[in-house]
Amino acid sequence: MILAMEISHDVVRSPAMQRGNYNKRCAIISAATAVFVRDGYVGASIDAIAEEANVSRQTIYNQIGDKEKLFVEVVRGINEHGSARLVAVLATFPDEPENIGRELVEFAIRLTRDCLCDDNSRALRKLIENEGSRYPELFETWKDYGPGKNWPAISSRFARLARAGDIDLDDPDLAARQFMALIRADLPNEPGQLVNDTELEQAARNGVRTFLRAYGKRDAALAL
Amino acid sequence: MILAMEISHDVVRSPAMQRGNYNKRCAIISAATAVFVRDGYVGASIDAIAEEANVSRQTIYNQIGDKEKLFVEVVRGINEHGSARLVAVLATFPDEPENIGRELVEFAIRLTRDCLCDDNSRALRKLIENEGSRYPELFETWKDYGPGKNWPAISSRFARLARAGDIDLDDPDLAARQFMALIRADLPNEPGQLVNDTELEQAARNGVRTFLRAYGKRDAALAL
DNA sequence: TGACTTTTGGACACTCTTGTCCAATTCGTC
DNA sequence: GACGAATTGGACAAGAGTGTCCAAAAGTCA
Repeated sequence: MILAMEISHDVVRSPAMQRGNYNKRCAIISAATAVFVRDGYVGASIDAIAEEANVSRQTIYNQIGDKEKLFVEVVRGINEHGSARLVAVLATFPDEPENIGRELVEFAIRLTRDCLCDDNSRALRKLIENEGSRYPELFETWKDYGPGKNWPAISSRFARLARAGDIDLDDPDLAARQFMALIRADLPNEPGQLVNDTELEQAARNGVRTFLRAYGKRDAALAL
Repeated sequence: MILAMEISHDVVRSPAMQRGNYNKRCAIISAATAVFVRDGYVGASIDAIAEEANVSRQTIYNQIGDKEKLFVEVVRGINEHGSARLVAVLATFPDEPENIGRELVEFAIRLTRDCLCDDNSRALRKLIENEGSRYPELFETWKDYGPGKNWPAISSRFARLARAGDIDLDDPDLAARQFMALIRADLPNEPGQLVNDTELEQAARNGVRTFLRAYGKRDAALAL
């Protein structure tokens, strides 16, 4: 995380941005993200990225450097955006719920839509899985951003619910992992497929119902 | 499935096999599997495959044809082996369990080890995810082999357990998906990482415990 | 041994990619 | 408008990959 923040500062203060060509840089990274995700590291060509960004190939080399630097930039971009979104969604976790079932379902919907199903998150998972062996340091950065930073946040939320007596669990970490798994379990997982709102809500409801059957007090699951 | 069986017959009766150079063909496909999995479709070079198979590059072109035919062959190979293993494991699903908790845990361990964690299965998922968009017919074949054929088999097993009164569920398909998800939830999922037996058993136990808390009769989950 | 098939390795043409160089052009700012 | 910086497009060398061709070597079977 310290590393990431340093790099982040580097970017903010880079001469490129100060001189007003920030738009081009953004266009390049955005296009590169799309192409890397579509074709993978080896399959993505600088020419394709340049075309996608409506930019000359030379500009890419001027602005960012070689292909590897471009890739690192792309992964960091997705990481930062994804992490920010997850933090935002986590903030909506029910603190003192009136109807724990309904509130967990709505939380699950937000989590699924904003952090699991959205294109960039899927893209990142794919890139990490594919290129992780080639660039181990990418995998490390991702672990720090994603699971390393965010899982504890999720499970501490569950722990708080348990202390407040809303649910009944002994291992918050395990419960958090299982909650996420149950949420995902009922989603159509074909690559590149859109999930409509009805399916999304149904999947969230199914997952939360089973979660509350296992961990909920009294008849918390019945209302779903 | 019909398509798959036809192709399968085709292979069995191919002149290549009859003439006794079956070993070379196997070596090629086996090596190609390793290389495709390691480097992806674009990243895998015919030369690398030839070297891995201890075979001249020309022999690959003689035996199989171009790169795309080789890839199709590899995917079918993994599909067939993986499907066969899954059928074998499914046959061990508890029919009239004495101790449903323990028997489900053991089933989950077999399922995880033989069908989810093993190298080829992970490899196939990765290949499908990466190249599925480029070769949609691969994805179709996979759906027929995997989820299409096997999910119903799993859920019908759960339905039978429910009819026998061992568990209490209304939607066997949903239960099957959630069972699989819970089994997976607690596995370390870093790419390429081995899972030792202790972790495997613990993960299975955790998953089954939550599953039985949600769907089990009486105190079925307590014994775990 | 001899006929036939397969395998091998090298050479080849072709395409694609990366990264660099450079002159002409455009852009931003004063 | 004028100056400096950024951008563009084209050309280039170097490397890697695919797929083909072919003659020599090795293997197979009667």
